[in-house]
Amino acid sequence: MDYCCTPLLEGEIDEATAQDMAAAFAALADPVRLRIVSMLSASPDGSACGCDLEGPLGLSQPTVSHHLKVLREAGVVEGEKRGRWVHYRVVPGRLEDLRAALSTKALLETT
Amino acid sequence: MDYCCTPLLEGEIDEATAQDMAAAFAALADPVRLRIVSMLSASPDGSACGCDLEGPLGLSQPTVSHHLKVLREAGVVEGEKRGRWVHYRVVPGRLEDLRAALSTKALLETT
DNA sequence: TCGATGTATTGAACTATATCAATATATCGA
DNA sequence: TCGATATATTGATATAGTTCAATACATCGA
Repeated sequence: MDYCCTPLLEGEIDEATAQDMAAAFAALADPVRLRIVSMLSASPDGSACGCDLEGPLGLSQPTVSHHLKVLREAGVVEGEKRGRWVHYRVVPGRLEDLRAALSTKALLETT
Repeated sequence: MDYCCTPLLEGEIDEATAQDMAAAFAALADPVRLRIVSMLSASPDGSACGCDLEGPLGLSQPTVSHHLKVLREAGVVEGEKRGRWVHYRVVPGRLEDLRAALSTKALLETT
């Protein structure tokens, strides 16, 4: 075997960590879900119920519910049931954590 | 109609922006690609050729080539051809840009 | 209690993605 | 030139994700 450069294989993330990070980014890797997050963030009180999202997104109620579930399971949003409605909001600090994941030593030490 | 809270719809990102951001995150939403990025970052000179990745990743050459293409098209890595090899490295500043996207006014102003 | 409304789930159709075998292209060394 | 090696592409297959219609569940108001 004939290598083009020095072997690397030191300091990179393991498979399990890669799985975790990928799952988190996958939740944000959809334009509808990004819009939901931004709509929640941009609302006056930082929250909204599903019924407020369907119209602006132009999607059916089950589809919006599906995306909210994906965001919930990824820990990006959380829902609080109040009577008939579920008030969704972005989990405080969660996006900051994802940002931090992009600046771990393993991922950013490029020089 | 009977709304559960004040209408939001001000300040959220538009469809086009959502598409762009989603594409960037989609490139990172895969454990194999995250490992590739970390391996490139962790290597002594910040670069590696495809042949150095196949073994550690345990994937075939075409599969690795496919993932490198996805990362290239997303602007996350870039390749420089040197003879038989293509030296890949993380595009400087690209991950920082993605981090910044997670802290835009529209996405983080939750209060 | 009963109808209306908000939310969640199920099932199906469609699309996108990941993976590999086979093949093609390019470059180096003998 | 010819064989070996690194990379890219094509085609096929399997899996995962998006979307909606239909349905179920929960809660409020009359």
